[in-house]
Amino acid sequence: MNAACHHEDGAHHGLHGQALRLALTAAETRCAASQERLTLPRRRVLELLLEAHGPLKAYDLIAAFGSGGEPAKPPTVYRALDFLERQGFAHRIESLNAYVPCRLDGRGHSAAFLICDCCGAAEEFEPDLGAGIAAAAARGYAVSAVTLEARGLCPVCQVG
Amino acid sequence: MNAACHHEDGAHHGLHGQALRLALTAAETRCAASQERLTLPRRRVLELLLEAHGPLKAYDLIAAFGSGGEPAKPPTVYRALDFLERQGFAHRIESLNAYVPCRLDGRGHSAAFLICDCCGAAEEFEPDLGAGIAAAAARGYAVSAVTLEARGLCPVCQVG
DNA sequence: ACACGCATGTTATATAGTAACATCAAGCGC
DNA sequence: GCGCTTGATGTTACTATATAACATGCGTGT
Ligand SMILES: [Zn+2]
Ligand SMILES: [Zn+2]
Ligand SMILES: [Zn+2]
Ligand SMILES: [Zn+2]
Repeated sequence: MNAACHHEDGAHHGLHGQALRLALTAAETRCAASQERLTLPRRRVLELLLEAHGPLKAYDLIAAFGSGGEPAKPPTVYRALDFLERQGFAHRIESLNAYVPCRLDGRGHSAAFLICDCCGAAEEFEPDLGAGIAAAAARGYAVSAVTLEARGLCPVCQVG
Repeated sequence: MNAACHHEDGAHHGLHGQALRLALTAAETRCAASQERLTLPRRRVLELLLEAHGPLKAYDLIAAFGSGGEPAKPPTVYRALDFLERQGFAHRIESLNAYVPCRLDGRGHSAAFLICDCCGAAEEFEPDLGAGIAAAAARGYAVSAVTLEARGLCPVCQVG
């Protein structure tokens, strides 16, 4: 969130209550199905990402980790983030050094975001990578992951 | 460059000698045309990027800055990089925290790279952003910059 | 019980990037 | 020339981001 931004927060609403519980249960289920374990720190980090209204920095997660005020140690959170990314539950937004929960029911898709430079909203979308993949193939590259980040102004922030 | 990589370096060859001088002169010319100044630290950082065989980290540039061994202070290099990016002479590769000189005669184009996870090569290409821009437009976003980074294996590293 | 693989806890450190303020140098009106 | 403005640089100190290394715990199979 840009400090100078005077607009309403255009970012995704955080989940809470029943919706949050449902999302976490769904994650549990998906982990069980793939022989992975959604352990306590992993679940906690995912919960924090789902509750948030926008991208969170690693050190925001570290600070918020404990149910009381106690922070986590950095490796705890970074390991959880690695896991969540591997499983497709979360994405790292490289140009922000920040993390979001996957809004597209994850696993194995490419990450693409529209990021508002004013209010900090980061909207995930399903990119059409046809042309990019073709360019890679033409050069003989075997592509395993693609990230696309478009910066600009969201509809709300264009107005003011 | 991955430490475990045993392949030949697939990265771009660095410029040197006459080719390097030509590239720097071209940059001078382009700056003069747009009322910008390619000052000494800016020119030096661009030279280091052009000479390199692949993406350079900011602190590599800081260490290599002095003609003798003396390093630069971080702000010197970061400011130069900001300038070079603004003018389209260089790009930051977000997923590497590293920088490359523009290989497509820069100014105002989107940055797109194929990055080899094995040997560290980073090849710039001109992306077809039609679909991505359309997705942005459909959501009302006004996009000002797009970065696309595809990770995988270059032709050389697929073989071994 | 025992060994194995994987997750976690803990300490310390490495790497990346910026704030703040002083100084300098060019352009410009006078 | 002189004083002003604007942009670039030098310098110090600091903040933010991320990882190495090693010890500990825990479930699973034998
Ligand atoms: Zn996603
Ligand atoms: Zn916005
Ligand atoms: Zn370029
Ligand atoms: Zn390679």
